[in-house]
Amino acid sequence: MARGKVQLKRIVNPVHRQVTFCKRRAGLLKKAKELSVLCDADVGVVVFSPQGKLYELSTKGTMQGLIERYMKCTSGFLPAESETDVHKRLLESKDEVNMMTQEIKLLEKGLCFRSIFGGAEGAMTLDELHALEKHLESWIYQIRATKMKIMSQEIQVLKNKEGVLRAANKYLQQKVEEQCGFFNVEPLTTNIPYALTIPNEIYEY
Amino acid sequence: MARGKVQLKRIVNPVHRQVTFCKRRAGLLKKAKELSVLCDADVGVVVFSPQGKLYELSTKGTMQGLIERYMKCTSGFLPAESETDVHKRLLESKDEVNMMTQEIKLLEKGLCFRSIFGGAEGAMTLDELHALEKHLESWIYQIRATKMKIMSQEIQVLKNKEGVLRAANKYLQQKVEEQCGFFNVEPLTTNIPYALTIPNEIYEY
DNA sequence: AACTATTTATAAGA
DNA sequence: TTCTTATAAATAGTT
Repeated sequence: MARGKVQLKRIVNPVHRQVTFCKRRAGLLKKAKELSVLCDADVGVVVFSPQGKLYELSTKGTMQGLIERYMKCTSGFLPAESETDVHKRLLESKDEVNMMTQEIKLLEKGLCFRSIFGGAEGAMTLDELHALEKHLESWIYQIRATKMKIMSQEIQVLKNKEGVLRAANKYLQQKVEEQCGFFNVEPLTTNIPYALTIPNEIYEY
Repeated sequence: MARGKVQLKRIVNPVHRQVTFCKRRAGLLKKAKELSVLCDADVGVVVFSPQGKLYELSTKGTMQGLIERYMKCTSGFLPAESETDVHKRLLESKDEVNMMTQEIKLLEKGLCFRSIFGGAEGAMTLDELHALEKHLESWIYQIRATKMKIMSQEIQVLKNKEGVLRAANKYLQQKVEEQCGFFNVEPLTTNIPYALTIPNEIYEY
């Protein structure tokens, strides 16, 4: 550049090198900014000094945004499990969670909408209606499960009562036969024509 | 620059702008390379043309590596977070996703489709799916109706048996009291603590 | 950090 | 695009 042509190799003198680093770094960032402004380009520059200090410039959005844009353009790499990838996957997971939360919120909202405002579901989109249908199905499913549980309990109670009554019956019959042998009592419970057991699978759903 | 001072604003003439973009882009990358060589710095440059085309330069390792190094330096967007923490949060996110997936799966429990008709519903037309849905709906309805009927019958049977046993019990107790008055028998059935009736609405669906 | 002699980059034209 | 060239800009070496 001036007062001497530059040799394209590492400047040996540390002081010279440091000075040149400052000057040229400033020049590089200036050029980058100019390119961006003049040509409407999106430019990002990162510079690490030999000591590891970072200097950066991103002309439009943030460097983060620029890096993401770069990622999208160069989706041809997927090395092992870099920290970048971990961060990316973390962000993706968060996105997923947010979307699912949205979906569930939507389902719940749609549900309230319908049950409260009755026929107003005409304003809902097809997707919303579909989501609502699914939600409603699970709701009905829960109600049926509860009903089944109650009925099963009722059946159990009745079976228990049957057992108690049978025992009482047997006991009384014994007493009658023992102490009043002349009085012949038919075992009344043998007349019941129904099957007493039902396969348990019926109560599953 | 030459033959005219440059205005630091977007070049309006598209041809001029494109030419300038080419020239200055080359210049910028050259400067970046020089800075890296002369001063032993690690430099990365990315340039997006207005049309979205990407031009890049990373003087030492790959751009990936440079980006990762940048990430480590600018941990400001994930303040003081160790890699372990990141992994932990990633796992937590995954757990959350899994739980939400479970919930949504439950919501979509109407999918007997899969188990019965294999995963092939993707190839089905809308009409076919609609027909299938109707068919399945009536099928489920029939199954539920049958189950409900069976359970109601079971309950009725048990109630009848209860009645019969109560009658037998009462009869036998009378006999015992009449003919063996000295023998005091407790009415065993009064100890049953359960409610004997359940509102019939439960059995509707 | 400022200066300045030169080199380098590049705008305009071809 | 590329080449040319006049000139602006950058900067190496000096102070």
